Amino acid sequence: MSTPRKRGPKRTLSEERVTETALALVDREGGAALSVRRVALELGVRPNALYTYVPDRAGLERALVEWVMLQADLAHLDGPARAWRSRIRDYALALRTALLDHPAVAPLLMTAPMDGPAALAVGERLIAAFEDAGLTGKAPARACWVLIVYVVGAVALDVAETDGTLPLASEDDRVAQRRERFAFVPAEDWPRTAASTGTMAEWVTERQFAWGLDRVLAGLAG
Amino acid sequence: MSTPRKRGPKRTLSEERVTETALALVDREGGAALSVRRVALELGVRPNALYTYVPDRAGLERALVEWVMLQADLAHLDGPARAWRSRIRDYALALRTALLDHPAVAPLLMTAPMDGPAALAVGERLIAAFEDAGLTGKAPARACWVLIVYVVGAVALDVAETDGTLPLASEDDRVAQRRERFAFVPAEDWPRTAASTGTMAEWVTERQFAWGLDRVLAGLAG
DNA sequence: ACCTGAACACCGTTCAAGT
DNA sequence: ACCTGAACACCGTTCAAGT
Repeated sequence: MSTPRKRGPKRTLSEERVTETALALVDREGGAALSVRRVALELGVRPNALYTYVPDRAGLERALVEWVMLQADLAHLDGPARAWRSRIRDYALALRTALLDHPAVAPLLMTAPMDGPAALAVGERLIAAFEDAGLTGKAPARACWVLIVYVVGAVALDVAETDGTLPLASEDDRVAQRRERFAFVPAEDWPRTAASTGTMAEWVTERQFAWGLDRVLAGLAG
Repeated sequence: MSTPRKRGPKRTLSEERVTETALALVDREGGAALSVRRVALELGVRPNALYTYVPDRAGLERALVEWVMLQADLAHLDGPARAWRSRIRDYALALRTALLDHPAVAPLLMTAPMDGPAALAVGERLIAAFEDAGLTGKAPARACWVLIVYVVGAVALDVAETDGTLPLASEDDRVAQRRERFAFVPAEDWPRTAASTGTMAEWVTERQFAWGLDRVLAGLAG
């Protein structure tokens, strides 16, 4: 099938190629398909060849996180001080979209420390936006943390609901899936849960995300 | 070492034994140590014997999540309507504590759908508490979701910072670890981040968690 | 420096066979 | 019904050896 590769220095790969191949793989087949060996196979190379470009599996995952975080345009956080709310709101929505575009990467955000350059850049700009909102002292950095927790946590819970099916189903389909799952909650035991089935089915929607985002922002910088 | 076990129906195990053995294992050696084979070894049984008590690895993980969620006493959510804020606050703090007591389980919460009986019970009581806070219509269920996102997301990010070291280090030690990591952020590139090093080191503390919790609650039911 | 070949110590899961 | 034995198709990672 493939002509057996000779040895020697080829430099056929690069960290970018490895990362993008891994991303395409998980986008196509889901997070469970991610493995050093699988990415190597995709690149037509032996498994251990990847260790020239990536320290280990964890490093590969970190690269994926960095790549996806960079897709959310930080320019959303620019603008006049008085527009701080819409600046943060727009960026949060953009970050959510970027993560949902690559759902297999979302869980990786919650599994490794967020200390890459991309995360630092987000933190820096977000703190500035909260300063524009009038927060002082420790409050801007603390508010930044709360916002990240909300965005990343919301996406991770969303993806967890409907993993295995990749690429992620449409919002409507995911709502339908959740509705079906909650249809069997017995109303005697969990009356409020049963009554809220429709609302809980919407937990995966942008509308619900935006609702929560607005409340969180109101609490942080009313 | 161990006398080779005969075949035949023994019923030496139970789902509880399997779950508790797995929990003890991850508490002792961290989440990376969790495997069907490892738990079987711990129980003195062949790997495939576990499939009598647990459907698969995912089922084992779900059992761990259920077990840990049940450790947070739902009675915190009881009380007079006017005390809704402290009821929710106390429960959120208890859930955080339960999760941090078994840090390896926290990531599993964000990886699988939260639709077990324990999660349903939490949702039901939490919705009731938000109704006591004066929310009506879809708002109680939506607020419930936001609160769960905050608590679970905050703990998952906390654990992600300092995984590998298990049992989880003390709060003071984790703060020191974070401070050390951020000490090298160059102030020219990230002035606000560098200036906030102290505050960001506190992201793993109960104080920071409670600060955010109070803001989130204020936004949800000010 | 970069890649291969081979190996090590693991995985989850299935299935026939014994009791 | 419950467990073993054996097997299958995978993992991440290391290391000596070739170019």
